[in-house]
Formats: sequence, structure tokens, C-alpha cells
Amino acid sequence: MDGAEEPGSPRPAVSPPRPGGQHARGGNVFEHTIAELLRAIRLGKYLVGDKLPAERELAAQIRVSRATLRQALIELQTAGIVTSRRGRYGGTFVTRLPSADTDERIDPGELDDAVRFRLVLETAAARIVAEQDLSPNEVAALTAAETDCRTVFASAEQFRVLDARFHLMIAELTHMPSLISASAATRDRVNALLDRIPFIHTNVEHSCDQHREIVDAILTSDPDRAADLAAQHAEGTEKLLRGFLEQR
Amino acid sequence: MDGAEEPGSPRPAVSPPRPGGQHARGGNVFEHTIAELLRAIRLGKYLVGDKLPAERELAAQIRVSRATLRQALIELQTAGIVTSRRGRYGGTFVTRLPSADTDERIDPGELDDAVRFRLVLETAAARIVAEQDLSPNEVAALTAAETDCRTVFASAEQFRVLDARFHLMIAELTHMPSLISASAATRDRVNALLDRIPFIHTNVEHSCDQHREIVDAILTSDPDRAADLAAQHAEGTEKLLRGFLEQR
DNA sequence: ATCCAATGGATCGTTACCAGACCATTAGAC
DNA sequence: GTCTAATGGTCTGGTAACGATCCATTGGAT
Repeated sequence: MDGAEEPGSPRPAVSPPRPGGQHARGGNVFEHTIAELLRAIRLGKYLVGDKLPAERELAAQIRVSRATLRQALIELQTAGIVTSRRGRYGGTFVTRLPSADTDERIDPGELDDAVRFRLVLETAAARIVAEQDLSPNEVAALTAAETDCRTVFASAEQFRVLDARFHLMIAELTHMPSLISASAATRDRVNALLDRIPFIHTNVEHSCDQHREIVDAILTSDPDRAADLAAQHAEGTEKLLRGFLEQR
Repeated sequence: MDGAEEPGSPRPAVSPPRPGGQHARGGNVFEHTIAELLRAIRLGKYLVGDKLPAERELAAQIRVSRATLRQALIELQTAGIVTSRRGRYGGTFVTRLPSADTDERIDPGELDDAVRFRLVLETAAARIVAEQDLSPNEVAALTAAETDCRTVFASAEQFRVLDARFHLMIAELTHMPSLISASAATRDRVNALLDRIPFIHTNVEHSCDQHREIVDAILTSDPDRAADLAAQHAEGTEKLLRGFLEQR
């Protein structure tokens, strides 16, 4: 059948240029699927040790065929990010966090756009949530996400995930699908930038303090203060990133 | 999201459920391409009479093969939205605005999300632009977009396009790609909702007055006022839509 | 009158992706 | 011990979308 297969090279599905019929919408579906899975892990949707949904279900969620999803999962398995077990009560489990892609070049426009859009989204989300009446469950989830951030002062990776979870929690409390998905996408872009700069404990502690204040403003129904604090928080990250990454 | 199925389709290569290998990313590429073209026309990127980019270029813009783009263009041609002429200095031209899809059911969640996200985006955009120093060209473009809205009191369709152009102009002046594309997408969703409700001249005039005030606030560099006016403007539309469309 | 460059129009071979069916494995229920 | 349901693993056939190439048409430039 195939005449171009070389012995010894297992040809791991795909990597570089995709010569043949490569499909639409921002690269091919295979890479999109990998990116989607990595993003979910990086943003703390699935923590280390968690079980991913069953392949058939996960494929439906990502709107991709099971075959393509499996290709992507095998790639992640090869990279050591997940492992799979067969049988009932089996599944695919997250084993470790993906390592950051520090190789890629930084587009100066990307930094500007990501960081400014994040400011817009998170300021709005904080204000909106502060204007709402939260259910007891929601209050518990929010405070839990906040305190979780404080429990880890070990690695940058761990903190990044919990930090993302906290901010996405606020976005989710707006119950606005558009805002939630935009926040997730933007958060992931900001995270990719944060991976390029050193991890500074002082900043982390300051961030945690700000988180606490934001939660307080939300729970005391003070929209203006919540928005203002969220803006300050985002601007802190913005200055940090610009300082380290922006070309002079 | 995307619904562009028309009755009386002569046999346009494809129609309802796409039995075979249908590809990822929110439906198939073919329908996505049609939706993208319709959106550009509805949002005033290409006005009636304008020439679309050459097929090869347009295909690259939409990130789609020329073959698929042509399928979509033929569909639009059949529907009478565009016409094509061969030869040098030929091209594909917009002949009329697409008619609204009033058949589709209204998802109550869709109304809520679109309208609230629009408030977030447009309020932020107005504030950001008001904080900037605009170039003379930008000032001219903004005021032109504003006055254009006042020139047409004929049809709802025409006003809708010019109104969209005005608001997208503000978004574009932020120079934030994310915000621009989010605004365009959201604007199109809101437009689809506006197509379901009666066209009220009084409201249009009021909208135009508000546009004028927003431009004034932007040009006088008054971010708070610009944001406040944009919020009022969006809330006006929100109440109108909720009043007509929300289930009791 | 001829040429030319830019455009729409048509065809061909390749492949990425899909749907669905089936197999293999496993832990708990009975 | 056997059964069962849920899961990962494998295979097959079909097709939508792709890149590439060539053709057909046109209005201006030469």
C-alpha cells in the first residue's frame, strides 16, 4: 500500500509540515486536538492524577472523531503526560504537567494583545460576578479556588495551574459562555508568556493577597472595587511581562 | 451558530445532514466558509457593489482551499447575493444583502450571552479608544462611520450594516486583534437577534444620537463618559431585545 | 492588431478525517 | 467462578477538503 514508509522510523503520526491535504481552520484537526488537551491540563481542568473522560465522550466534547483523539492521546502518552489503562474503571489519567514551549519566538504584538484583552475580560468578569448573588455552592467554590492558590509555593507550574483555575472560576461564575471561553483562551496565551519569565516568589505572594481582596470585594458585593482590584492585578502581570519580554 | 440552509436549493452539492466524513471545528468547512462570507457582508466589510478579493486571495484569508471557497461562492451566487465576472478586472461582486434567517429557533441562553458579552466588549472598547490619541485618519474614519449611520433611514438592513460598521470601527481603533474579532463575532450574533424584532425608527434615531455622544466622548478623551455611554447604548438594545424575544 | 496579466472556471490525485463496527481487557457484581 | 458493563485498542470503508495544474475569458497596455 504505502511505498514511502521507512523501516526503523515508526513515523509518529505527524509532526512538521503536513504536505498533503491539510485541512482548514487554523492548522489541522490533529494538532488542534493536542492543543486543546494540553490547554485543558494547563488551565487546571484536569489536574495531575485526574482521569480524563472516556475517549468516546472526550472526542464528542472536542468535536473530533475518536480516531483523531486517540492519535493525540498517543502523542501525549509518548510525551509522558498521560497514561491509559484498559478495562472497566480504566481510563486515561494525567501523570504530569506538560513542559513549557520556551523555544518559540515571542511576537511582540501577541504580548500586547493577550495582556490587554485579559485586562478587559477579567475586569468585566469581576465586576459582573460582584453584581450577582452567589449561591452557597458558588461561594464555596470561589473561596476554595482562592485558598488552593495559597497552599502551593513549590513550583511555578503548580501555581500557574491553580492561579488559572481561580481566575477561570470567576469567569465561570458569570454564566456567560462567550466570556468563559474567551477568558480560557486568553488565560492560556498569558500563561505561555509567563513561562518565559523567571518565577518570583514575592510576586506570587502579592498575587495571592490580591486574589483574597478580589474575593472579598465580590462577596461583599462591591462591583467597582472588584473591577478595580482585578484591573490592578492584571496590570501587575502586564508590567511584569512587558518588563521581561518587551523588546527595547 | 451557523445556519445558512436555504429552501429551494436546486441541488447545490450538499444540504442537510452531511452523512459521511464530516469534519471538525463546528460543522464542516464548507458551511463555515459560507457563514464567514455572509458575516463579512452583513457586518459591512463588503458593501453592496463592492468587489470581493480575488478567489485565490480570499481563500487564503478564510484559510480554506480555493475549491471549497468556490463551492461557497457558487451557493451565494445561486442565492443572488453575489455575481462573478471573468477576465482581468473581473471578480466577484456583492449584489444585495443576504436575507435574514427568521426561521431558526431562539435559544434563550443565546440571547442572554450575546447581549451581555456585547456590553462587556463595547464598553471596554469605547473606554480604551477614549484613552488613546487618535491619528487624524482615525478621527476621520470614526466620524465618517458615525455620520454614515445618519444618512440612511430607509431599510433596516442598510442601517444594520452601517451600525455594525460604526461599532466595529471603535473596536478596530483599539488595535487589539482579539477584541476586534470577538466584537465582530458578537455583533453578528446580536444582529441575528435584531432581525427578529420590528424596525422602529424612533429607536434608530435615538441610537444615532447616542453614537454621536460616544464619538464626542472619545474625541474629547473622556474614557469614563465614553464607557458609560457605550454601556447605556448597549443596554438600550438589550432591553429592546429582551422585551421582544425573551420568553415570559 | 497583438500581447499580457489577472481573474474566474474546471479537473485530478492525495489524504486527513470521520463513522461505525468489532476486539481485548478489566474490576466489580452476582 | 462466572457474568457484565465500561473502558481502551483495532480495523474498514467512505468522503470532504486539500494542493496543484491547466483552461477560458477579459480589458487594458503595447
